[in-house]
Amino acid sequence: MAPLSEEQLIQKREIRREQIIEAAFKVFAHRGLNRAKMTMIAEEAGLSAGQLYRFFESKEELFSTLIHRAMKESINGIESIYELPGTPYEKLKMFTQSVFEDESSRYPFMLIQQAHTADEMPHEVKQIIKQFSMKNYFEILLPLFKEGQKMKEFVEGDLEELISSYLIMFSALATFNMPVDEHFELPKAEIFLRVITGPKA
Amino acid sequence: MAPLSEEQLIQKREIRREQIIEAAFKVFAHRGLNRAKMTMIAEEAGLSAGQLYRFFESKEELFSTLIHRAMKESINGIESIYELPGTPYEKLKMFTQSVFEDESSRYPFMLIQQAHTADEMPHEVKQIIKQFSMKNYFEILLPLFKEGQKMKEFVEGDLEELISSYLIMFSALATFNMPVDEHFELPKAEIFLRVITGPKA
Amino acid sequence: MAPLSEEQLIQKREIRREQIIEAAFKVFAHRGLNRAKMTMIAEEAGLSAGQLYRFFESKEELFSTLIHRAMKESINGIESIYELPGTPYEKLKMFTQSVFEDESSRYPFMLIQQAHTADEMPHEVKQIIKQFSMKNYFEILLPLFKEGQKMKEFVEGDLEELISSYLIMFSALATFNMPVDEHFELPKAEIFLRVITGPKA
Amino acid sequence: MAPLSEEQLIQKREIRREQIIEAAFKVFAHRGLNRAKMTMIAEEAGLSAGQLYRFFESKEELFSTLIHRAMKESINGIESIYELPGTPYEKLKMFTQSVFEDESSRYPFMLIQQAHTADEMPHEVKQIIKQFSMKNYFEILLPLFKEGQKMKEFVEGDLEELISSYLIMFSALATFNMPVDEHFELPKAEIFLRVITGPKA
DNA sequence: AATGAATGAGTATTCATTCAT
DNA sequence: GATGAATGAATACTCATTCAT
Repeated sequence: MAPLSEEQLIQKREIRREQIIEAAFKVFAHRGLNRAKMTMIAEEAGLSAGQLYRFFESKEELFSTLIHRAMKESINGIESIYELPGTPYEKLKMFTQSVFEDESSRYPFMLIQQAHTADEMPHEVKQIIKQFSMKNYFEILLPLFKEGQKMKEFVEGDLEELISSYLIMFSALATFNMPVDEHFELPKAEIFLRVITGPKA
Repeated sequence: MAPLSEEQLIQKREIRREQIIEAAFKVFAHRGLNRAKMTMIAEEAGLSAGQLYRFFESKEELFSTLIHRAMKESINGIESIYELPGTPYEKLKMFTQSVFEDESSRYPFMLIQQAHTADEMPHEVKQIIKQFSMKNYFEILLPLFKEGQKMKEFVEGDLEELISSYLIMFSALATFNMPVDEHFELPKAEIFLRVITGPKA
Repeated sequence: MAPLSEEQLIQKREIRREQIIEAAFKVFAHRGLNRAKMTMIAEEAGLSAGQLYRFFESKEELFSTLIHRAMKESINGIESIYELPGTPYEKLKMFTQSVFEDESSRYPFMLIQQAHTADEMPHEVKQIIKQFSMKNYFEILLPLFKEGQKMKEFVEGDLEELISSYLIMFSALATFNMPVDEHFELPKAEIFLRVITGPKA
Repeated sequence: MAPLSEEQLIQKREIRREQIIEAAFKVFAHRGLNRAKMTMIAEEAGLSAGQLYRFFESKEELFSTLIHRAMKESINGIESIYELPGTPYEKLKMFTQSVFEDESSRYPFMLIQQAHTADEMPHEVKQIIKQFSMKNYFEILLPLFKEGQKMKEFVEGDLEELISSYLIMFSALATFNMPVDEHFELPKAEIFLRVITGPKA
């Protein structure tokens, strides 16, 4: 008989799987589908490459799984902005700051960016990515920005353009693959958000 | 064939070389060292892959050459800001705008960014890249930003942080590998520059 | 300029391709999709494994191509029976004999058999094979066997069963992967064909 | 647990071993040494792959064991023909028929056939297989066929050739790995045996 | 000079086998 | 004794690079 109960085994396996996903997130986020090697992911997860295949059928399936998760997480992350306390500006600042300060919270955005850029994507991923796009984020932020404008916290003017600008800049910064260099640090959220608050902030 | 003078031959060769460099710039900028294939560069330059080796010893040497050039060009590009007419803000805006609007002017920045993340870089390149970093840009922009602050065009406060913030955000945007999507467009320079002009602009 | 005219190149390439196909036919026929190694095929064709990929996208595509060809050739081979001289029995004997005597003429049948047996077939091959089956051969031989019975050359009785029996036995023998052993030789066609001619032959 | 006597333990182990052999017989017969996976055999036998190694040192040893057994069984099977009732023809028919009708009785022949074509066979097995060949069957059948000819049940002529033809055709049919297709069925023994009975049957 | 052909080193993947639990 | 986990060797495939023509 197996020394561990079935439940224990399943749980252990689930933990393993999560370790792999986390490791893969990091490696894929930084290197993309191509330059990420299965051995790198395995090493990062603390096991051998062969083991990865007990959890995922292929590198592509692993990547695909991560993309799905990245989309969910990025959406959830942005949606969670409404649960933060304070005014729209305070919410946006806190959200932005938290992403800028914690690399792992940027992985989902980095991964999606990698998927957009690469050409040799699994067909499935191509499909998902296509439908996805930045529109989703846009919709989510719309109410927040409206409120922000109404409260005069945000600069007046074309609302769509404002959100788009924020999103592009946020994306560019969140996915910026910085060299490990003391001089490279994401800007403070307050500074970045002048884009939104404009002359009044 | 009509015999060409030696000079003509050299010139012809030089033109060829430039074609290759231009093609390689584009391909490397978009795909990075790894994902760029020699055949892609050759095709873009309108010749066979074998020919590339008459001009460059290896893919790495080619990349290396481009990096050197990219550094020069990016420096020159930023330095040229002082030749632009108008106030510091107007200069900065014009410069920023021109880069945001013309993809090929972003290649040098993209390439340097690619070099940061690539792995099997010739040791030499690694060194250069390391020393280079963003500091150079910083030095160049220092006088402009000082003047901008003095004239109250730029926001007050920590000058270093301001320049760094501008540079990071500029870099992130200039090297952002955008999906071909109607909703993805770099922001207008005016909007982006609110970061610099702050509450007063 | 290339030293060979384009036409010459194309022709040369075509010859190469045929060499590969021939080599692959042999190796796949004997070993099946799995046990056939690309290096074996390459060696048999007199080139390196890498070269195979300039002609075929993958092992599977190569196999697929061969299956298509095998089906055509096996059909054509059987249809050609009507062009042989003599009575139905003489035709059938000559055909059977020629297949039994020349290994390479059995490759198409062996290949199709391999495709039937294997499980890990490219999806496309599965489809083709499914529709194919032995029915095709059956239809082709029907007139010959009818005539053979009418002429009293062939044994009387259930015509369908007679053809099926011939086909199964023919297939089994044609695809029999014999050890290289002096004692293993396909039977003489006359002997085998007693199945068809029965008590009267 | 109730303590089992040593004898009981040995017996239990023996049963296990037989289960494995039976399972391996089936899997190897259909898929051959290479395409048969240890996990498949384990699953068919209802245990884990690791367990197989408590009974057999390696896949090759397992295969080797089966080959030995297959040889014995095939010999025994053919020898048993003399215990069947009736004339030589009746004996041969009954034997042939029983093999054609019961797949598992064909496993030994299939396995030997697989061994012929497999490559990385333990050297030992290669030797055995080589010496074995079809000659053994030949010797066994010799008296039967002699008697058959004497009784005019079998066709006249070269006795060796007649036996060889029977054996090759029998082997080819017995080892024919048929697709699961309604149109594929081994022929009736009577039809097949016309090869032996010839014009007189 | 210029091209297509050829090679070999590197990576994804599978699976027999070993081993910790 | 028995299982799931772990490893490493083998093989398909890609692509920088070299070279014959």
